[in-house]
Amino acid sequence: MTTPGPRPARRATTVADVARAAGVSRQTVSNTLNAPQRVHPDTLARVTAAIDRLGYRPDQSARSLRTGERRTLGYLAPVDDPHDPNPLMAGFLEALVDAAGAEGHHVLLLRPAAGEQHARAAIDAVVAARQVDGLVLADVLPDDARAAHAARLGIPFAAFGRTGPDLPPHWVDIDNAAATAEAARHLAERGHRRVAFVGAPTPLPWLAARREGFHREAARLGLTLVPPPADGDLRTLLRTPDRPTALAADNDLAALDLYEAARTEGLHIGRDLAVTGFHDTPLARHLRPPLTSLRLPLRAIATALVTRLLAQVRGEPTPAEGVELRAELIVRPSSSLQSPRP
Amino acid sequence: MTTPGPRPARRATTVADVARAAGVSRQTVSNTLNAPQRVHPDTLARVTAAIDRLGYRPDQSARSLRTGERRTLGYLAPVDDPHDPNPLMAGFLEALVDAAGAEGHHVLLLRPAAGEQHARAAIDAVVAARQVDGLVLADVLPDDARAAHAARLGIPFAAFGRTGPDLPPHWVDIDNAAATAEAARHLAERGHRRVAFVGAPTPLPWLAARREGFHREAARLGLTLVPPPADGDLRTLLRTPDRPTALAADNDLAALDLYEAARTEGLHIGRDLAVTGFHDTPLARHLRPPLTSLRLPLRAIATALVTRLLAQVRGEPTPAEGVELRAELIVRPSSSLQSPRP
DNA sequence: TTGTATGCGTTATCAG
DNA sequence: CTGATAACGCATACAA
Repeated sequence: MTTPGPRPARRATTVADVARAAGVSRQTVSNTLNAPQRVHPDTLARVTAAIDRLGYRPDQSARSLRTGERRTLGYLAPVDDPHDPNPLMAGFLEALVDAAGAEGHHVLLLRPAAGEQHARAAIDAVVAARQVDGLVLADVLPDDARAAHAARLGIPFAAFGRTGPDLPPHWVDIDNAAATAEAARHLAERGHRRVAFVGAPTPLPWLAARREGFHREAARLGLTLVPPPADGDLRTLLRTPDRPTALAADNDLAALDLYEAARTEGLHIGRDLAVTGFHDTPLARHLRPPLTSLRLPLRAIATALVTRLLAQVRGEPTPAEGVELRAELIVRPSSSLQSPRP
Repeated sequence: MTTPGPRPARRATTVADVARAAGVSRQTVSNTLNAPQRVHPDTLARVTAAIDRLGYRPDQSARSLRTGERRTLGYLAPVDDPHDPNPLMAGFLEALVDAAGAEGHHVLLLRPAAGEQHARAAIDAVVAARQVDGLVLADVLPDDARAAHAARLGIPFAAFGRTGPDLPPHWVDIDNAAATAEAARHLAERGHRRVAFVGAPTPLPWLAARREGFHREAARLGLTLVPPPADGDLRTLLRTPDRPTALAADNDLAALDLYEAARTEGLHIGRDLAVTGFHDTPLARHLRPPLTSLRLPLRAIATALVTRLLAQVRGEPTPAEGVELRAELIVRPSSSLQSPRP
């Protein structure tokens, strides 16, 4: 260990420094930044030059203390194992940071321990310490405890995931049902008549919506829906004489499971069997054949969330309803051939 | 659109409120939080009770303004396409938030546009606005422009990725070479004599280190290193009579490419061919056979980064050298059988 | 041990 | 259009 000593506490430049440099009062500097129309053009130019020259930026703490504006949004991450993260997490966060940045806001990451009481405590803490102007919640359920708590506290929030009727409709979601319905139409157009939907049987609403959207559209199109095997083994599903010729998975990893099962059964994806995934992860491009998948409009979702959140922060009118955004079907060879003749 | 009107600006509770409720002065409340040993136990209990009852937390902006401590660390995310994120991003970020939280710090996400000047501008902005106590940099190169800029500014930073001799050694990294060396030993122990390393030919130092670590250890063990095919096609590599019986990939997706190539050539992974990956993504568990992979110590890395960063923030001695942490080989069936007799 | 006064840097109010 | 003054909430030096 060596000790470089405490770093030099370089005193930051303040309004006073700029004012002195520009030969004006502190207030004029402040006006230059916050109400430029009130400052004489000549003065404005002089002050702006001094600001640039000194590299001045208002101290956000001081500004926050004065105005109450934090210019920071809190993101309440879902609780994940770092080694098995939510497949959306990284991409969505990047889109969120960009969207917030476009509105002059930063994103503060919050990650409470699992359990509703920890989530509530984390919200209480960050709100009481006045560190954020509002919260973005991910993986929101209809009766989400975090959303309910934020609503109770009166702190602005925006939810990625549909909330129920007991909560304000500050939500944005993927139209999961429409997404898988599109997959069903796509498969039908390729001539498939016997189809199946595979994925977790969990009650998570977004997964349920994907299943339901597929089932409903398949029924509407007159397709035959092959039920999943009782034992949950995909190979069983592919082994029956009445096996489906096309399958939609509720995420890309489930599609990978299908690839593996198909190989075990000697079936070739893209020739004997069509498959679609969900999320359009990098995996989709690496599979052979490359996997048709549903790409989520992450940027649009992030923008919509930030827009709704900042409307609340600014006391502007907010939409009376949540909004669902469409996923985009990225067609690749796993589903692009015509169905085999039965 | 409906308008709920501006939200009620619930005046937050302050020290004064607590002091009044507890019948003490503001100073005593402050002492209760910042120097409890100076407060009479009885008074302490009374004040603490009032704090809990009122749900009081110090306003972080006010505290920061006074003390200079932001209790926030900035994370400079690598520039990724949201639809093709760094495979570590999500997991590492979660670990980082946990590690920072354990030290009472939050994490602020920064994501400048691509290009060194944007990265510098983002650092300048967040430093000038005094929003963070220090920076965590990810995907750091030896001559990293962000690290150089942080060093120049005198703002504390910690780098995930080794920095070169011109920069302070505030870095933590995976021991990439040791990781792939372990993979080589593992394959040798399983009886493999002809091996190969596959992955991107990019000059990214962490990828180069993985390749080099594997090559060196394989040579030390007397294994025969099969060079990658000139055309870059993995199938060519597997088609030669002298094909390797074991392959190490520099990431899990590259391992997937190997699975696909092996199938095309009629080779069975786990029987004809052993394969190892890198990162231990969820993909590794879904492949058939499940993929042996190198799991990164994300929590330890995050903790080490936070420790080094906060040491600088607090002006404490910092380690004179960077540190490399070991990855863990997770053995799965893709590599667990003995080599076939040649 | 507890209370009083001051200033951190900013913006808003109000006079000039 | 510009300049002086106050206040945001907190922590600290100092006095009691």
